[in-house]
Amino acid sequence: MDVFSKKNIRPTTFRKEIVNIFNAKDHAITSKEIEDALGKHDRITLYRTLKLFIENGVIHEITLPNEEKTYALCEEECADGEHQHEHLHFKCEVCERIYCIELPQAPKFELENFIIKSMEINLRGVCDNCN
Amino acid sequence: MDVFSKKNIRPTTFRKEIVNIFNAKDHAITSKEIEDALGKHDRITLYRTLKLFIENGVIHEITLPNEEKTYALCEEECADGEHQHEHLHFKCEVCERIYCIELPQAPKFELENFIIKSMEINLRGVCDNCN
DNA sequence: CTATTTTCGCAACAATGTTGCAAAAGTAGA
DNA sequence: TCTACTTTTGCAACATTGTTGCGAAAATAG
Repeated sequence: MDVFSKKNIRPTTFRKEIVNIFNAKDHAITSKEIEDALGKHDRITLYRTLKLFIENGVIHEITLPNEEKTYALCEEECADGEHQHEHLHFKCEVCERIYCIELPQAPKFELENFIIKSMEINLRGVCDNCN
Repeated sequence: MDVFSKKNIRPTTFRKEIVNIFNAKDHAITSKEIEDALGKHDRITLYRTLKLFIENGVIHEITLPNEEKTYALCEEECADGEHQHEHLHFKCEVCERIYCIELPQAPKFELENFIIKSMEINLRGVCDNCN
């Protein structure tokens, strides 16, 4: 069962190409990188596709202060905009790449009288490859 | 000693106004909110001021997926772009505000062969006020 | 108070993202 | 497979957000 049936979206040529581009990388990518990989340019359809993919839990958006937005494939259990990530994002200062790293267990935060529904952890430093 | 001498920038009328706007709020604000509070419009000078404030550790930028960027005052020990936050960011789904919350101690993450230099934690849910 | 440096505000530009709409592609049923 | 219908694509035009250059104004040092 592929990502399209799983996430309940139509497998058009364009969308399959985008998924392939994501699969070819082991780190999060910017929309510019996707455009370059596409060769031909269609920013509009790309934006719409990214939006759809985010809404349907195919990819997630990673935003770090002072960085371009990046996108990465989601875990299988993400669906319909309900992202269930137990992972963190790591930005390497050397190779400048952003990686999604799975955690053995999610850290717990307790805040008196607050209801915590989701969590996002972003780290900066030097990755294992560059260290 | 005020924030300007502390962070080593000139206390112009415009900059003092911006700091006052931040002081009047207990949550992070967007550049649009600042513009509204200013009354008159000068996007350009505002952008330059925000950039300067971030570089000199007066404010920090908060970026959450699918949200407008917001800005909030830094702790005193931040300086020259070296942000030393032991706090987390909390986005309330009800009042839609983003709060900076100090943690008694920063959580530690250990990743084999990675060097972790800084950390950012963003939570979503319902804040104590709205709960 | 004057000379010098920094900041401001305007114009023009650049990058990023959105909307409407007609044509093309994809889908379902006979 | 063919036809009717729905969804997606690609173009144009627009909206928003952020940047750069430069002369005028403000801030600072002597």
